[in-house]
Order: sequence, then structure tokens, then C-alpha cells
Amino acid sequence: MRYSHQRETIKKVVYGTDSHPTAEWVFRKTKNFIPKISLGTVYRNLKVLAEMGQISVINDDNISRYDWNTNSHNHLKCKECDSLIDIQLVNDDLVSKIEKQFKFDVDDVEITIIGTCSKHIK
Amino acid sequence: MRYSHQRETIKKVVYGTDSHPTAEWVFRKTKNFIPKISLGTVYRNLKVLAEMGQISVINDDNISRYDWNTNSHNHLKCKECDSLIDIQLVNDDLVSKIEKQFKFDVDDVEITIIGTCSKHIK
DNA sequence: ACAATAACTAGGAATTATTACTAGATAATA
DNA sequence: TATTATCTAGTAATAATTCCTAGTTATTGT
Repeated sequence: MRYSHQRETIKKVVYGTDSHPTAEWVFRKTKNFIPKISLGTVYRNLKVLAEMGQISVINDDNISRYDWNTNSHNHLKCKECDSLIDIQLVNDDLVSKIEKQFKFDVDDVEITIIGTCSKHIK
Repeated sequence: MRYSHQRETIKKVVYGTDSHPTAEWVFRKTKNFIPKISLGTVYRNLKVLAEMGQISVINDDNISRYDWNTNSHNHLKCKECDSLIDIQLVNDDLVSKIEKQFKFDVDDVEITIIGTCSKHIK
């Protein structure tokens, strides 16, 4: 893996937000630093950064979002503002319970709570 | 909503499998009964069936899968066989805990456990 | 510092999943 | 059975993502 200015900049952009951005968003932001960067480069580097474990990928409604937070964590998704909020739910208890109960070797527990956040409860 | 032979057949196809099929799979299966059915019709009817609450939609790796089981349930996803296995994890405890802790009005809890199923643990 | 080279990029074409459009077909109704 | 609103087939359009290629750049050995 060779150093690349593009990849470093993309990484900084992802690390600079809590908004769980899409590739398109990262592309627009990165353009501020490297105006001629191409969307393909952004996609390719987001993928290698994820493969290297430096960022994580979230599957949100059939589009990929990216997250600097690679620790196992979960999300609240508000239907109203469409935002993803980080939360911490999973404990080792749940994981070991699942491993025993289903004889399933757990890598990751993806939890998304869909609903309405405090700002939008009427 | 008018009766439609296509929609009824699509519904039967989804209700006839536990495999959490994609639209493409439902299309191929439904063709056995209605050879001239079009993919657009399948997509449109899967969508209306979901809106009517007669099937549910699962978001798996940026592609939609469909499920006759509209009860709230969760999935084990095996990396090796790429299959989704139904499980029941969520209890009212968890939901009310989340509602209190985050002041979040919960509609649905989506849980996918990624890992390796018993068939593929070495 | 410089040449060789393997990895990387920009730009655009291709692919995949899905939705939109439209002329004709069909279920409901009176 | 005539009317009509909804539905379908077929195809075009769109959106997200990946692939391809000629040219660029970081790295390594000299």
C-alpha cells in the first residue's frame, strides 16, 4: 500500500464528521482540498480504508454510509430527521448468549433502532 | 386496490420460501406461473405488498430482500453461505430501556448478527 | 539526483438495482 | 356490456457503485 494524498484527505474528511456521510458527501467535501479528485477515487479509497479497518461501513436503506468509529456500536435512526445517532447497546452477554443458543460464531452485531428521536416526538 | 393476478402470484411466491429472496429471485420464480410478467411489475407489487404490511423488506448489503414474516424478528447472517436465518431476540425490556434511556420513540429494532453459522465453523 | 516500476489517479464507460413512463389490457361497477 | 380507473408489459431513465485505461506519482535501488 503506497502513500496517497487523495486517500489521506478522504480519511481526514471521514474522521472530521459525526454525520455518517455517504460517498457523494465525502466526494464533495474532499473536492474542497483536491478539486480534481474523481468520484471513483473516493469510492475506491473508502473501500480500502474499510478493508484496512480504518473506517467502517454502515448499510442504510440501500446506500452505504461511512464512519470513523470502528468500535462496535449501534444506531438510532430517526424517521423524521433521517439522522443516525451513535449508541452503545451490545454487551458480551448478548454475544455469548447468541453463540451458545445458535452455535453461531459472532463477528459483529448490527443494531439499528428505527423510530422518532426526542427532537421530533410530538 | 384492484385485484391482480400478478400481485397474488408474487405474494404466493414470497410466502412460499424462507430464503428472504431478492426482487430478481421473485421475478424468476413468478415467471414459472406468468411467463410474460415484467420485472417492473414485480418491483411495484413487492412495494405495495410491503406498504400494505403483507410482507416485510430487509435491507441486506445494499440490496432489498423480502420476507413473508411480518412479525418483528431478527437475523443471523452467515458470511460463508450468505444465508439469513430468522431468530427472535428483541424483548419489550430492550425496547422500553431504549425509550427511557434515549427518549426515543421506537418503531422497530433491526438486528443482524454477522458471523459464521454452525455448518461453517471449522 | 535519477531511472525503473509498481501502485495510484482522473475521467469516463459499464453494471446493477430500482423507479418512471406510456400505450394497451383488465377488473370492478352500474 | 359499456365505462372507466387501475394495472401491466416493455422500455427508458436514474442512482449508486464498480470497472477500465492511459497517464501520473510514490518508492526503491543505484
